[in-house]
Amino acid sequence: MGTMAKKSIRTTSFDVAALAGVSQSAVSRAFTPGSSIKATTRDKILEAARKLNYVPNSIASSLTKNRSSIVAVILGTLSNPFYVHTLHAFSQELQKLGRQTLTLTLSDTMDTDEAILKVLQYQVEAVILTSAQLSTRMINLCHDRGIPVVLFNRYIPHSDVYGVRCDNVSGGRMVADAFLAAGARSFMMITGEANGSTSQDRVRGFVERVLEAGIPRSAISSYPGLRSYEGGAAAVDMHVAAGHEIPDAIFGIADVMAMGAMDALRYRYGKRVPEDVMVAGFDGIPEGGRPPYQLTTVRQPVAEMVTETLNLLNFDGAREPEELTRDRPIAGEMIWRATVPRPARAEPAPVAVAPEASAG
Amino acid sequence: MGTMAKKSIRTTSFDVAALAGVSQSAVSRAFTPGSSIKATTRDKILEAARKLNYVPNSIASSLTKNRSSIVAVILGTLSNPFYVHTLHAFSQELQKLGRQTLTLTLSDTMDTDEAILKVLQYQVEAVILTSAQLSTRMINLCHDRGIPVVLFNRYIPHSDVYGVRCDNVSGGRMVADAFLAAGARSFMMITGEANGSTSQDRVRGFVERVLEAGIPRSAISSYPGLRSYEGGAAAVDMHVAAGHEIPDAIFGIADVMAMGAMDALRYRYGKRVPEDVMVAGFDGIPEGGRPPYQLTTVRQPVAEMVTETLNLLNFDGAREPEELTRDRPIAGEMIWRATVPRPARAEPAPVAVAPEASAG
DNA sequence: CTGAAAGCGCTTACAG
DNA sequence: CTGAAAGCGCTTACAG
Repeated sequence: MGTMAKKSIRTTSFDVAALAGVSQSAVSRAFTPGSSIKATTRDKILEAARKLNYVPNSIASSLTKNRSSIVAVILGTLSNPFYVHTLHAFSQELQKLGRQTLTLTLSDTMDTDEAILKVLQYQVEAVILTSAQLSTRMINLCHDRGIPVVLFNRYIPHSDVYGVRCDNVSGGRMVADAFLAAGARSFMMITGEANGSTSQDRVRGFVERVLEAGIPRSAISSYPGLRSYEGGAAAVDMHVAAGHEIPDAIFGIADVMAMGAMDALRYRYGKRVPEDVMVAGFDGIPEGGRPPYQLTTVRQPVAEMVTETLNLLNFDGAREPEELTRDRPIAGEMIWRATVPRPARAEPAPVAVAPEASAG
Repeated sequence: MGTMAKKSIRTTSFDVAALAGVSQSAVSRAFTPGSSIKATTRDKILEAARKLNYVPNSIASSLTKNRSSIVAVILGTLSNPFYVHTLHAFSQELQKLGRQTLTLTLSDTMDTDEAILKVLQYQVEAVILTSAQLSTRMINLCHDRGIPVVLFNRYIPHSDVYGVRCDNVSGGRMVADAFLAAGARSFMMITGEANGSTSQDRVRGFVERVLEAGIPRSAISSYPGLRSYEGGAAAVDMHVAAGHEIPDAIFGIADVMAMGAMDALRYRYGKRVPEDVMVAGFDGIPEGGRPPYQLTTVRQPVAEMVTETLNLLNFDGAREPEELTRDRPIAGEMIWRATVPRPARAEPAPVAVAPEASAG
């Protein structure tokens, strides 16, 4: 039969109390750090608990304490290693804070709203969302219940939901800068979700900077990359299938997509990177730094962002609300590797005196 | 103030009952599929619930029903994409079954026993463990509480804890076969955890087969690869640092490690794969199939293994215990890609007539 | 089909 | 420091 038995006899604090010869309240106190109980009493209780293999029932305690020590982490996808690293970081840090991680991954049958509703049922203490699309109704639901929500790696413009993210606009600009400095004049972008703030911001910064260099908008093509390696490769295929030339430089809005694009360029179309076409990504995942890729990118400071998120969650109300900053983007860092030729000395790329951009 | 408010006024089934003009029991029934309640009554209640933004409290219901619909997934590491894919599969399937996933990742401060203790507190309905080291005490604890435990991708010999895994021994043999058929005569293994059944079995099958070919044990070196890309690369470094020749073939007990080894071989030591040294992995992660690697490997049938695990968990007691099979290894599949030259026609590799192995 | 009531296993004032 | 008791928000016999 092994571990498959379905009936169980649970040991409760009453059983432990009986064996230790104390009240049930005392047992509860013995397991509550910092509660007033004589050391010898506690030891006696702990000993009895050990004998009975007693484990406190967190579900019951959650019910009485009205909070569950469970934090929901809602992920859009795991096909991007960036989110895997993020999940890992949250899981570890949350554990250190004595919290458990309830992981939900979105799918066709579960959108963000449903996921929130789900985790709300479990009285989670907080929710960390790496996927936007938060409806106003859900925001209000969480707010009414006093459950803090923090968006990780995105934000909702003009809302007062906390968002933690790096400065994607200036990150996009950095990439454009690098390409321009290396002499690129035609570009392709592989984007993420059309309505995701992260993708939009990176694109915006990139395009802005390119236009400032006096290059026409028509020199920038754009394809959705589905936030995955395969999507990145497929974007290159689409471009080629449409009969277009491979551009001077390709910006993958996320490293995975840039990696997929690189492999398609090299292995399907015989292009050399960066000799024939430059590539850059965004995120700074370790996978992009491996020798076959050596991807130039903008690194997101994950550790810092995770810490910031945890601060905003304000567990145990350690900080006053006024101390909590809202939507302060953290700067990304340019990582020069091998997929964009680095100018010998950092000459600023040209900024057109009268950019066409400002004319439009 | 946004979503940071810490005080909350919870809407309970009593509030809904009051608004709908029914008893609290009726509200509970309205939210319990299959319970006897008039359709019009249910609609009235659901309408009232909507007005009040009522969400049933799963914590309370878990307490009364004595089960939580939460399933624990305990992971040793996320540095191996195989486990990321596994986690994703479980998360999705569990969601379909109406269960939530509590993810725990092990660390220095949290071993398997502690993790089990932790999730037991949350009255999880089942635990899926991708990391062994299960103490007898924990096995008993779970058993006494009627909580099914399934080991994924490993097993505990001579225990009656369910284990779902692929046939690692014969998988190891397949890899050895491939190497031998391609003419390799000296080998290196990059292993996982010393005490993990998975690593041990793959190593055993591999070594067995090599010895059967009449090759001495001394022709096989072995290094721990820490279950990660970096560990795989480091294993090659160790071998070289110890002054040894690069062998004919390297078996990474997991694809990630094989990939790390490949990159070290090619980019640090200027070796060509497979011309100078063959490499093979195990797991069949999609990452290994990407063009820069084209890693030959043994694919584990993850989908099948996940399904099998969920069957063994036997949610809602759908099956009789006798129907549940224990420790039936699922066959892995050889995936020929580019890192081991494939013999023109599948000639069986030589088996020595009187293998040294059988003499020892 | 519906309601009143007991109970799930804790925590936490309250009184001593 | 300790115990008796109320209460957290549900589910589920039980009776109607």
